[in-house]
Amino acid sequence: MTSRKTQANTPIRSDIRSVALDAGVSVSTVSRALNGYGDVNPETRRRIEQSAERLGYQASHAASTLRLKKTNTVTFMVSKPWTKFVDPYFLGIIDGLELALTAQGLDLQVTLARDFDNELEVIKRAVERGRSDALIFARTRPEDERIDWLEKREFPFITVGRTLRNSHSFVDRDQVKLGRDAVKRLVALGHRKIGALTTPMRYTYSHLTMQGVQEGLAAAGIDYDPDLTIECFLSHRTGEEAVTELFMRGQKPTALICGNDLIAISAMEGLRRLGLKPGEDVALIGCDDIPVAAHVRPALTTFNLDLEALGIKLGQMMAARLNGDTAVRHELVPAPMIIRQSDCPGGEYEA
Amino acid sequence: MTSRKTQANTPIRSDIRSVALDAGVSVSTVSRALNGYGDVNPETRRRIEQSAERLGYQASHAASTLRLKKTNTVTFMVSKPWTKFVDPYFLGIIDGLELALTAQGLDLQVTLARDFDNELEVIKRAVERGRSDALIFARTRPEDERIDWLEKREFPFITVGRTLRNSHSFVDRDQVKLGRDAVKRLVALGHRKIGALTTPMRYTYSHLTMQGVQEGLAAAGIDYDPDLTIECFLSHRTGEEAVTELFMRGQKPTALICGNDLIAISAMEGLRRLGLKPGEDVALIGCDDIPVAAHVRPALTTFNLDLEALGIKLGQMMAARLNGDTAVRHELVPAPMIIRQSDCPGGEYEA
DNA sequence: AAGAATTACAAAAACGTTTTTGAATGCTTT
DNA sequence: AAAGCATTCAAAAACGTTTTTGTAATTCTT
Repeated sequence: MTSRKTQANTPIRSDIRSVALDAGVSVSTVSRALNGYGDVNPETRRRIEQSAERLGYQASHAASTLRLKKTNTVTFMVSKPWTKFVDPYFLGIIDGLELALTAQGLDLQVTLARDFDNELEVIKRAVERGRSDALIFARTRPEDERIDWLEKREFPFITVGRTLRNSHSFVDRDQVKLGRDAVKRLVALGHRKIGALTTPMRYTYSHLTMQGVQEGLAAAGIDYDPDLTIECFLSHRTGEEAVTELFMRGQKPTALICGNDLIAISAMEGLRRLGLKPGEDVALIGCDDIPVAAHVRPALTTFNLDLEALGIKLGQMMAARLNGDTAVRHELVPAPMIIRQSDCPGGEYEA
Repeated sequence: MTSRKTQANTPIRSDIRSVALDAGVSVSTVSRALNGYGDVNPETRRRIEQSAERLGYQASHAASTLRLKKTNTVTFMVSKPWTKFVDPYFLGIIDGLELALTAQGLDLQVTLARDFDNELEVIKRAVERGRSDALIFARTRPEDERIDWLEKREFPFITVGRTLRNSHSFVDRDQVKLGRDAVKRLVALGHRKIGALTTPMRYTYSHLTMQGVQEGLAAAGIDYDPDLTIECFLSHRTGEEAVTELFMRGQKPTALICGNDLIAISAMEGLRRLGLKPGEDVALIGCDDIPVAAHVRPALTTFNLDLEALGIKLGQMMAARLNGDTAVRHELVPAPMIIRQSDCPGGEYEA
């Protein structure tokens, strides 16, 4: 039927046999020498290493995986939408992750889930084909079928973000504190009518942030008004639309807590369109501190997250896990507030 | 010596033997059935497919790679600096690439080069360990050792971007036309003193853009003044510093062509710091149309690039290549100008 | 009805490693 | 000098596929 055409040119790779031949020694000795076993003469080992070096020999990954039943590879799955708006997120994590894994002799493999429904399928394929020893993924949801499947399958994994269950290891930002801090800051500046433009509620972190916001409001003795909250999406003009919607409802918040910086920046547009000055008439706090946050006008007050540090932690946890650490570990990393202009610390507000 | 600890739990994967057993048939028949060969009874095939499905069987990637000497995998290498500033670039390409490769039954594997000198090493490792059949990478340089190595090794690859040699297949944006277009636009708006804040000159595309800029100037009868050009880097405040430097030289350009949007946006900061109004006193044109380009003030006039389309083209070329297409192919994709405010079409300028 | 051709499957070899087992060599001990 | 012990290496088996080769059983020829 399909019978894929055979490949034109197969590049030449030298195998262990050619090294053995070159060094005048048996195949098994080459293997033991190169893998650092004890019972091989130092002189022989040196000769073998030279041969290997000269021939550009590297053990075939496929062959050693087959034999060892271990790939020494960890897969990181990035999920849609990944482009345009949430970029720094994934690449930042990957950055630290790769660093930590490489230090432990592990390879990182990145795979993509094209769309939402695709995610589980991608995971199944990866696991069933045995291309890696463990999995890492983000964008966790309160009820997450990916986790159910992996747990049943007893396949090692760590998530970035929590679920309702949390029977698994994860790394996450302290979203609740972040929400509380945002409110605390705004309240201290005199705001009482505080709106929220959230990230999609299908993700756990959105819930946690709102939990923090509500805790913050409660601590300040302010009643939480659900009508002041609008759910946004990870797309372009979402903040703008949300602001319009909010004011059409007759709500007049003096401050907005935004689920991410893009929402905040496009909310600024929306405010201007309504004849309001962002940062003066309405305070804004974003989240994530994306590169341009400092460059927009007014410069965005937001929460930073050291993605690389998070990635490193992730990598270390995973390395430990693959070395036999069976404990379930939960790590929260802090998200410090970066104060700029958009929360208008100098402004005057009605109560 | 190192003797890595043995893994705690190896998840259960079903192999071809268990499928054969379950279907009451031999191993070889299972393989032929699942790979779509002709000589297997339709009824038997159905039974086998059911067994495979029920057992969640997927052929071990390692084993089939070993046997086939083909991984059906293409590696995309992303190079530093990848975070923060140039993100959409890589993920956008990957997006389209994955789409095209998957459609052809190929897997995409993403790997990272931690730093500049690391790139060749990463390539060597990937190739020598035989983890993929072909390679794709960007950020080409006029003289690129990666290409030398790969060509000598006869390992299939395609680049995003050109070199001086171009004996290999590539996909690239039409940088020269882009440079010309930027100048043409500014000249049409009355500018004659046009500066350039370039991306790092170690990359080929920077040279090509400048070539276009010079062609554009020549076409308008304007002498090119090298003193109006400053090389920037892919980091944070680079545009700001460049603007300062430019004016300290005593140069007073009325327009700036910036190598990318981040340079343009931070150049705006620099202009403000000098008491000049970006988009009024000095026109700015960026490049890449990153997500916030539309949101900064003044909204940035820039060049768009359909990264996903570029990725798709890349994937298709690669699939053809792996199916035996040995031709060297060069593909240029257009970069349309997105006109917003920063080139101040309404303004008045001295000649 | 006997041979030829076709169909449907099984057996076995090979891919490149790693690791277990075992054997040869040289050295120490009594 | 015989026995025991290290040291250093080689032979062989195994990992899970795919594909070649082979062979029964069936159908088609005449």
